[in-house]
Amino acid sequence: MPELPEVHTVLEGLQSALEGRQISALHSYYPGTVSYDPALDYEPFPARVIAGIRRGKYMILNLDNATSLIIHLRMTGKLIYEAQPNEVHKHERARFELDNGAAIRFFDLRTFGKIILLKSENLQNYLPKLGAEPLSPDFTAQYLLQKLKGRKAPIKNLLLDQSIVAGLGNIYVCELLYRARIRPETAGDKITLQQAKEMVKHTVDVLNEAILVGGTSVSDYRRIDDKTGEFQHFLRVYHKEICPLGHEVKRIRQGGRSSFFCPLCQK
DNA sequence: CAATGATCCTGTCCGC
DNA sequence: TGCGGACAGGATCATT
Repeated sequence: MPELPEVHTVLEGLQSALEGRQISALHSYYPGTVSYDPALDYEPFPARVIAGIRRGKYMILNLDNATSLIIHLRMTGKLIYEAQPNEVHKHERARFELDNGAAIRFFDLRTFGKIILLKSENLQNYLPKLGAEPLSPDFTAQYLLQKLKGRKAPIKNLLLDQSIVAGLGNIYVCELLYRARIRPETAGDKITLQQAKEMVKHTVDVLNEAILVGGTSVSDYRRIDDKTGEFQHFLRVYHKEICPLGHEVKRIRQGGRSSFFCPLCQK
């Protein structure tokens, strides 16, 4: 599932594929994948990308005509660059055509991914309230503690809340809690300053390590050249039977999702 | 406001 | 071999 490191990797690939190019058209093959800001009363293409920004799991592309694109891959979205694009695939939901005949194809088996075209000035209306970027200086133990104050929900659920920390998903939350030696069921308001510090440190570490190897491919995630990431080889508890110390990993359900943790390593 | 649960979607896997 | 059901889960919406 694309989380921060995967979105980061895809955005980098997207930017290099679009470098010096013009997007000549956007085609949509599935209703609901591409949507348009009603204020967009002009034809947005052709246009050039002048900036690519990641915010949480959202990719934002600013075009040279005051138009922006928001792309969210959700669970199964993939952006794949092809110099000589094939015919439309069963799971292809949209396609960007470039001025050199290449294409960026948006595949999305489960159709939850979104592409939004909007006036750049309206960007804030199309992004939800997002919490701190975990790789920014805003993400501190103090920030986290303040957000967790009075929250009875399990820390696992709270770390998945994008309005608290933007960009974490199921995989990295399981991994960072293992590294921080904290049980996923721990109530938010029971987290100590020391634990908050551990969480911040290990969040930053695990995300940076994953970015270095192009993200985690557990199912559908691919880079823009259709290659897998490599961080799945370094996971310690997610979808594991035993942790690196040889203890049995337990699997529980929290908020409808699987949590993996080691009852011996995590307190 | 906070917490929980349903919903959207389709391919894969498991048990019988 | 085939079938039904569980599962995968990010974000949003409804309910309590």
